Amino acid sequence: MDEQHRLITERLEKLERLEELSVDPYPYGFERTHRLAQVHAQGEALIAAEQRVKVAGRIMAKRPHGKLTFAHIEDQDSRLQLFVRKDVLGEDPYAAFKLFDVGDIVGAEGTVVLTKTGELSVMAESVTLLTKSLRPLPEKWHGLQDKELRYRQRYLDLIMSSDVRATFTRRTDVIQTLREVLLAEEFLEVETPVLQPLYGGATARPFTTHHNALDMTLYLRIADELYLKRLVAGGFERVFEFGKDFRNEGIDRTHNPEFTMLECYAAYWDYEDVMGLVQRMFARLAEKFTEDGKLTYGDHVIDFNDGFRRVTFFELLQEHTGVDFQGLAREEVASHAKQLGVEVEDSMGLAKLLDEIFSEKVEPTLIQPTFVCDHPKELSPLAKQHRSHPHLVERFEPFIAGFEVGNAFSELNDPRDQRARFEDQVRLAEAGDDEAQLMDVDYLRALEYGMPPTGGLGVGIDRVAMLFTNSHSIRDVLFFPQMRAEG
RNA sequence: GGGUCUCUAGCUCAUCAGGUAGAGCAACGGACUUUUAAUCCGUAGGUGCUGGGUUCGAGUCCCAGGGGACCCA
Repeated sequence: MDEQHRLITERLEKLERLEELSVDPYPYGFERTHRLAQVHAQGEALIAAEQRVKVAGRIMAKRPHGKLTFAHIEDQDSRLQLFVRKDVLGEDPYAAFKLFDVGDIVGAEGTVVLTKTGELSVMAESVTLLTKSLRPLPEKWHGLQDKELRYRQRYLDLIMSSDVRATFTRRTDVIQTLREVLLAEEFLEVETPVLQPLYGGATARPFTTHHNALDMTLYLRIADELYLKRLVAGGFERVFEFGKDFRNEGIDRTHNPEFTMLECYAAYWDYEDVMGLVQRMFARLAEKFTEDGKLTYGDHVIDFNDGFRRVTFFELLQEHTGVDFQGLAREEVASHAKQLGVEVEDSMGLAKLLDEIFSEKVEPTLIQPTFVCDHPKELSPLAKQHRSHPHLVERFEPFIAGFEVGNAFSELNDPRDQRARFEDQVRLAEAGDDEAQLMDVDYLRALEYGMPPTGGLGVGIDRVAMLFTNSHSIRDVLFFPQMRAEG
């Protein structure tokens, strides 16, 4: 019998002894009067009133001293000491209490007191077992350190670390804040299909699945874009969706195969209007989650007080390489790329080359909030041609701390141009680009009925959550990051 | 895809140079009516990720495989 078995067996034996003492190890509920944080907040008043409280939580520490025991219980957001005395609790209940383990979930009723050392505590008149725990918790001082275990058994990570709980609470607060900004501007929250007969809206490889009854191939969406824009064509003027997207690609500190995206679209807006929205979103986030508009992220201090710097794609390339790439032919760009030490493959088109150079030479430098604007047309098959530069599109990407947190454009709504762009993509696909976008004739049909001029935005929620929780890896803001099958 | 590191008790970590694996916490038994990483006495707990190889002898060296982390592309 292995060690794990022995420790579990011991706890099962205690559970049986408790049942012999008529203690139900898994009762149905507990009427709590105060969360632990409330006890702390109202401490003095509760003591003065000699008020009885009923609190609940998981036993995280137990210090028995013969006829008295100190224990700490922890609930979602706070921790409190229980002061358990045999002469207060009674002989039999104290005997039962001795069988409670660290890890068990209990309720306690009693008055709020200060101990001799001044610690706010509940002087327990009764302690009720609410859930018997069968597995021992990790070491109380170091907690759970093993990252693999933390990701695979997130429940245990959450039990052991209030910081981890706070990170995930913050993630939800970030999402809620963005939702509030959009609702306040009269956007409608909607839902569109995750299972799609054609994938589109981004350059990425999809997950493929099959619907049995319909006997058809379906894809997990890589973006919401084309469906949300159908809704704008349908007359919903401002829509947004928080949704999971799925991309069948590698995993690293900013990529997980499933991730959360916010997309929103506003009729009668162009990309300048969308810039305004992004400014308002981050101003609100900074206001809510920083003291003074300055956010510490790793070694950086991100200053949101002046909003986003606005600069074009080609200006940035020139700034960081000394080369003006505008108007250069593919071969010239390729030779510059080689000189700059950027890996070049024959299959790369002009746009792809520029994108590579940009990723390598420019992106890591974009620490302070920056809008990268006016990308080459070939990189953006769903964005509207720039009103004064035919080779560019009206597009911008907000960058913070060296990574892209979103993507936005004046949406292409000319069905003739959109058809031509899809055809270009199809040619790329035929040439072997497995990320090229697919011709979507139903989407073209929607554009033919007419989609108003529209500004659109996608925001990588996990990355924003990383920023505002100072998390180095996307895995630290996903409850259950993708892992290989357990060895 | 490439490189570096890592996997030892439930957890956190040791084991210098190859010689039958240790500590703390947790657990178990005992003492203890103001502790808070409680203390004190005692006990138990290990396929050393897996599989090969070298060796008289491998947790340790070598090879292959698996999980994980970090960095690079």
